[in-house]
Amino acid sequence: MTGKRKTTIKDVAAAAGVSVTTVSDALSGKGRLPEPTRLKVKAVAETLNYRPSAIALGLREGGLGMVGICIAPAAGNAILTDVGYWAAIVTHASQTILAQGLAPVLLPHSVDLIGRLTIPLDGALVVDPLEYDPVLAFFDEKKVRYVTIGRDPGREAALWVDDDNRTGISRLLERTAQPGAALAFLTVGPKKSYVVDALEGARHWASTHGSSLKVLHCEGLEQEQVDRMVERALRGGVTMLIAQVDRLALRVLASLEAKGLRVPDDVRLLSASDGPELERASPPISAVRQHPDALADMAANALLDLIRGKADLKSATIPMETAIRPSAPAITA
Amino acid sequence: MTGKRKTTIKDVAAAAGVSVTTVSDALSGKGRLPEPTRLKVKAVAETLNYRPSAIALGLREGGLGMVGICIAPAAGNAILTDVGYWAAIVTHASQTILAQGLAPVLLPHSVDLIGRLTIPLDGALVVDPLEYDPVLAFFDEKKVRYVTIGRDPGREAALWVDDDNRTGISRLLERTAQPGAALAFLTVGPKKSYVVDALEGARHWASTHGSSLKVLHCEGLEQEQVDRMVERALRGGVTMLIAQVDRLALRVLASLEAKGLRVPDDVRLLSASDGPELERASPPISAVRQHPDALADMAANALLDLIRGKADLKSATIPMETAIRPSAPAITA
DNA sequence: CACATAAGAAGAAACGTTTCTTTCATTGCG
DNA sequence: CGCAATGAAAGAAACGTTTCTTCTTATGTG
Repeated sequence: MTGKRKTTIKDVAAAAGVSVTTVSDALSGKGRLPEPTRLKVKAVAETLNYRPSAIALGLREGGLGMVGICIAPAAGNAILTDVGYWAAIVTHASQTILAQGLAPVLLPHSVDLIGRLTIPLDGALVVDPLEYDPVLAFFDEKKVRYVTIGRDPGREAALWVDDDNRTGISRLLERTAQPGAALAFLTVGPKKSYVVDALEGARHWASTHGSSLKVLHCEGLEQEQVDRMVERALRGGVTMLIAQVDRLALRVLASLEAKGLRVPDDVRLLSASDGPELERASPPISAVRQHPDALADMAANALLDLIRGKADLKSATIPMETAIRPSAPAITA
Repeated sequence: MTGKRKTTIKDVAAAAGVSVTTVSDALSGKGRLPEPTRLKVKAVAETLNYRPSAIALGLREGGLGMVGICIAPAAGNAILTDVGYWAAIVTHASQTILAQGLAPVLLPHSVDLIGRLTIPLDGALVVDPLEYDPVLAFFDEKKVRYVTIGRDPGREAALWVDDDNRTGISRLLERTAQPGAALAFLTVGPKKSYVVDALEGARHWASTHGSSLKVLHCEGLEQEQVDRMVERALRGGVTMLIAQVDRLALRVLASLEAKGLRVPDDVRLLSASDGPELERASPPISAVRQHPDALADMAANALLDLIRGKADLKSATIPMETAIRPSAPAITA
């Protein structure tokens, strides 16, 4: 911890009339120095406001203890749209990292910008990587170790932690969907592993319960795009919509309302990720709950282990709970 | 940008059968080397996956380009309560910092933890410092330059940017309060400069408009604490309540509702800081609007200027807008 | 008194770069 | 043919530490 200073150990040595070795020893308590010398050197150092250079220390020790936190853009776009989830991850990861004496550095999801940085990273946490994520490729090339929250669907996964989206969504369907119901899974934005997994869970449930499953995609979260997608989804008697993400679920709800459809009477609605707004919607929307806090803690700890060279690290999933709300009440089997 | 590697320039030199100087020159494009040599060295470096050590570079250049972002705890407690405001500040500050090629490091508001970090900070941004903020004192001692968003009310301010809370609140009163109305200003949590300023603005308005102004404080945001504070405030015919912060305003509203008081008919309610929930409350609550985005940008830029040794830097305020909502509609003068 | 030992302090290497200076060999011109 | 100029590459210093090694001087013991 040092700012831009200029008092070096040499200055102290000169001022105290001793060698740098003596200064170093005096300050660190090592070596065999008579107490008077030690005290005098300390006093001089104090007077000169001397602080050892963190960089020089880093050079010697071979590292500064910095870990990056990089969040891939969410559906829609910016970081700010997912505030709650994002903030939970950032705060928890940071706390874990700081508690271990390392420093969390906020990284943009841009190889260009990251590449321009001249800081030595001991490792990085990548949140919700994209398919063929360029940042991951960059880290591979630069030999920066990383752990991801979620996986890059287009790459042999290294070390990751994730919610168990597959089981989560199929459990939610189990409780809210009639066997044989016609389902549609609505996705938005770039492909992420949690969507892939949730989709797989939905597919599995559908195939084992005699249900059909349509999959639809739109690029952004503009209401008109969502309207069109919902329009398409409803063609052919779909009775249960599954939105990939909370914000999409809200748009879908608006869409249905605009079309004069009642939820859940005419169509049921589910979200594959939860959020505070879902509870407050009317009707409140059923969803699968993520665990950003636990995910961040686990991921940060795994990364720290990885950095420290611990062997036998394993990727892991966290089981998800379901929040059953009026948009898709529990079925009475 | 480098991970933990081991291939050094010496390895490359040895492998290529040249000196380190030659490697350095070949890679940087400097010096006068024949193209074949340059190419060969580059090839070897490539093969060995050589990356220059960021730390060594930092040692030479005298800095790594890292700036800390430190957020003082808000009323209530954790970072997570103020997500929107906090996230806006962090993202904007980070973007500005990254755009200049520096790296934003997330710092906890704890001298203990910060002190344990062994990273060289070129500067820091401190958001909403507390009175006699220990982190600021720490930075002073360590000679780390900083810029604050808001000021430490207990200290000669260095360089800061802030919303113009004083003018903001008095303008809001001007439009929503009857001259002579009995006001109460409700505060919560640690003393921060925006409260001091808002309070001053309210005092000023009150004293120039024949109004009385009670000031009340409570420690936390528990509903019972707030209830008691509101109780005390209302004794003596107060007709206009001003809450220091959006979350407090919501609690106060709940309090009033529980007491069977109607807003704005029985009591008017104002908030000295805005938030999305204020709009959605019933009735929606009038407030002064902050500018976390602009604040963060300005603060980050000021810090960067400070780091680069630019002279004549000045603290600055941003004018605030008022959002007039049903909890305290505009008066008809 | 001489020699071994220990204390006290300084020297030097190493961490990984870049850059300034030096060395050596080759070429060209008078 | 000799010397200057140039090209190519190596050497060395510097950035700020720590730590291992060496040196000097004083103390103690036989």
